[in-house]
Amino acid sequence: MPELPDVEAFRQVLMNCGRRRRVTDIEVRDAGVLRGVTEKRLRRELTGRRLGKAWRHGKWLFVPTDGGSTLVCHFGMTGSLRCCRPDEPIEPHDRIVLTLDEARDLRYRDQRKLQGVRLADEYTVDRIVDGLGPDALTVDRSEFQDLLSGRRGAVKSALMDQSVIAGLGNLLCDEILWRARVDPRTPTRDLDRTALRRIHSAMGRVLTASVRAGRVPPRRSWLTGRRDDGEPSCPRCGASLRSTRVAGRRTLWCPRCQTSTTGDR
DNA sequence: ATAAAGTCCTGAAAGC
DNA sequence: TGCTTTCAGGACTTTA
Repeated sequence: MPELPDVEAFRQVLMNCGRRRRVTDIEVRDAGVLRGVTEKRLRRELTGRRLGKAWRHGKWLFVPTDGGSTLVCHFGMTGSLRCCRPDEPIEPHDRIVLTLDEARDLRYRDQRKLQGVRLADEYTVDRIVDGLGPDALTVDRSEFQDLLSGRRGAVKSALMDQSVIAGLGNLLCDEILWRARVDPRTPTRDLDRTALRRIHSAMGRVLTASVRAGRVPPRRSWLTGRRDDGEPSCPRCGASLRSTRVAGRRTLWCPRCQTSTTGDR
C-alpha cells in the first residue's frame, strides 16, 4: 500500500492524533519491526516525550520528539499507522503501540515486516534523506528532466528508484506512465523532452489526486482500478491490458495507447 | 503455491 | 584497462 500518498495520509493521522501529545507508554508487540534500536532504548527515549510536527520525505515518515531523537517509520508494502481509542481491540499485526495521553494510542501495524521503525539522531536522519532523491511532490519540470537524463534502463525503473525521485512506487509509476501514454519498458534515454514533460505532468496530476484520496485511488477510470480484474482492459481505449515484469515488479500497461516516446499527442 | 503497493545487497554490465 | 555508475535478480516476510 504505502507509496507517497499513503505515507502522507499517515502523517495526517499523526498530526491529528499524536501532535503535541505525550507518550505515556510503549508496547513493542513484535520486535521484528525494530530497526537498529532495542525495545529498551525505544522505551527509554520516547516515554514521557512529546511528539512534534511530523514530516515526510518520499515514503519515509519522521516524527521529531522533544527529547532530541526522531522516530522514523517506513511502511514497506503492508504497513500503516492508526490512531485508536485504547478500547479498540489490538489486531494481530499491531506491532508497536504508543500510548498517548488524552486517551489515544498510535499503532504501527504491518503484516509483512519488510521495513519498520527506527530511532534517529539528526545525523542519521540526514543520512537517510541524503540517500533519497527529491520528494516527488517538489520536483518541477526542469529538475525532472535533469534527474532522468542519462539513465539507460527502462523509464519505469528510473521512476521507481528512490535515489532518483523519492515517493513513487509500483502503482503510481504504472498510473503515471499510462496517463502519459509511455510504454514502461522504454529506455529513459529514448524519451524526448516533450515525452518527459508529459510524464512530469502526469506525475503531478496523479500525485495531487492520490494525496487528496490518501492512496492511489482504485477508480475504474484509473489504471489502478483495473489491477484486480481477471481480464483487465484499458479505461481509455478498451484494449486488453498487458501484464509483465519490469524492474522486477508486476507492470500493467496498455499496448494500444502506451506507445509514444516522443511528443506526438 | 504463487505473488504481493518496498528496500537492501550482490554481482555484472555499461559507460567514460 | 580500470574505475564508477547503473541495472537485474534474489532475499527478507506473511498471508490470501
